Amino acid sequence: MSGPHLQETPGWGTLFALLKHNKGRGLSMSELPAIEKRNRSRGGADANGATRERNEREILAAAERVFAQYGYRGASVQAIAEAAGLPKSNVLYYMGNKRGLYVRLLERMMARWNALLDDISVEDAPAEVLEAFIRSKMQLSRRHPEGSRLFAAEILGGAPFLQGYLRGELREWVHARAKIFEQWAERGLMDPVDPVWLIFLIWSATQHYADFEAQVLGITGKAEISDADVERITRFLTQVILKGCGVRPPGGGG
Amino acid sequence: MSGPHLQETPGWGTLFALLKHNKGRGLSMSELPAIEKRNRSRGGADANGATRERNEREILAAAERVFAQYGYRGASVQAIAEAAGLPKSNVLYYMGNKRGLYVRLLERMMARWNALLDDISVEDAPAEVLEAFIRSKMQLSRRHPEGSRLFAAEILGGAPFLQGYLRGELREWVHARAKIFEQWAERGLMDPVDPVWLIFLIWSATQHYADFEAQVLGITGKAEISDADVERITRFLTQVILKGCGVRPPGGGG
DNA sequence: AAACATCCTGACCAAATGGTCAAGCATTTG
DNA sequence: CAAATGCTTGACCATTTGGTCAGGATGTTT
Repeated sequence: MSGPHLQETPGWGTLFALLKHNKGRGLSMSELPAIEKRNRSRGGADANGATRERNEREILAAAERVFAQYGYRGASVQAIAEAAGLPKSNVLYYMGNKRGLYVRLLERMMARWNALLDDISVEDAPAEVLEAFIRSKMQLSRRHPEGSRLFAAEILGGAPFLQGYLRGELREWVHARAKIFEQWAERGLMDPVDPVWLIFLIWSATQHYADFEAQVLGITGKAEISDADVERITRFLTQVILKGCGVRPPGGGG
Repeated sequence: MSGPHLQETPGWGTLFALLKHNKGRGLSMSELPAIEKRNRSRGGADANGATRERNEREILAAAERVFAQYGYRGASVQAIAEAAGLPKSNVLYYMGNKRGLYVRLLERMMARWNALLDDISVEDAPAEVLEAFIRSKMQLSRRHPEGSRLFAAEILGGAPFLQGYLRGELREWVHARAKIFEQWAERGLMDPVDPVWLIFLIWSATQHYADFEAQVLGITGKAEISDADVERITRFLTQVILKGCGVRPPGGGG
């Protein structure tokens, strides 16, 4: 029943509205290289907004690291500021407050996720789609490990900021793809496994290498996960999962 | 490197020594029902230690919830105390300090994990062992979701307290079992997949239902994961993973 | 130059943080 | 009874927390 004494569950309005607003564009504001040439600029130091852009990028990157490591409550604005090499006041000048900063990072990560596997149909080859799913998900975790961990920490804590997203957009996303998997099964292209659990299986297996990187490194004894490792893991997962679902590997031409 | 400004990485001595000490017993101190009848009791209210036992249990349970939800830094002693229905001073009276409390919880979880799949040999049937692994791991996550999330949060944050454990005991555990998987492959009992990645795959897939419970519930629209769901998921994972590794399902009698 | 706009940041604040301590309470043992 | 031991807890402390604000710096436009 909600954290004792502590309590998040902030204005869903904020994030949800923004997510809705961003839907389909596949990009969050913060990623646009130069939104509109800074219209309405009648003066000011660095009036074209290059400074803002640079600092915001720096702050977002630092915040992603810190939030990923310590979670929302555990992260302090001070720590983020130091990671970004700026005074705390400056961080708050750009981001308003801690919550806004956090929300913005979540949005950015959701946007990245939304771009994934956006257009598949029953007509596609299961093997190719599944492999593409596994591969792109691995790449996402690989390219944005901190964002991936940030997301994981948010969910771990009961998704106080993302519940709306989970029960809304993401749910639609999953069910749409689940339906396709089901139709494949009906056509005999794969075993009749529960498609939602299959998605969770892929999700968790790929997510693992970002979220539990410390564990993977500790156990394998490596200092870091290399590109070659990622490729091997991708192939391993593809092979096992496809075979496990009764899907013939790609390249066989259908 | 390392969190800016923040910094954990506490005395490894503490946890590591205790883990070593507990090794093989499969139980942490805190779980023993009544260690030794409280010898050396020459007075005091509740001199047999029943009060202590009750309160510690309560505190540990509450702390597990709070730490799991907010992470080490994000959790406050005050919040734990409120969750346990005790004044903060009382919590500190029993647990000494925040770190000690946290370490104790980690130990308890490691002990539970250590008991898993403790004695397998090459002679066992792969299908049965793998199914037992998946099943008991699912049960562990099911029975101790907070502990499971606590562990996950610790790893997510870079395992500041558990690095020694990961590079030590757990690594041995994994490699010992990996070797057996390899021998099975050599004997043609399963495909020659990388055994460590197979263990990670099982780990992540089973862990998912505890750690990402919020996501699973949000997407499936359920209010909770039922026992029947757990059973179905277990079967699903067993089926897909065994088939995916070229292991014939159990019951076939070898 | 004046007006304007953006950027920068130290000083400051109330609240929360982890932790200490002393004083009191309860009970068993001598 | 008194001593000893364990339990309880409010008061207190230094530090950190998220956040505000005023004042200044730096530049552009008119």
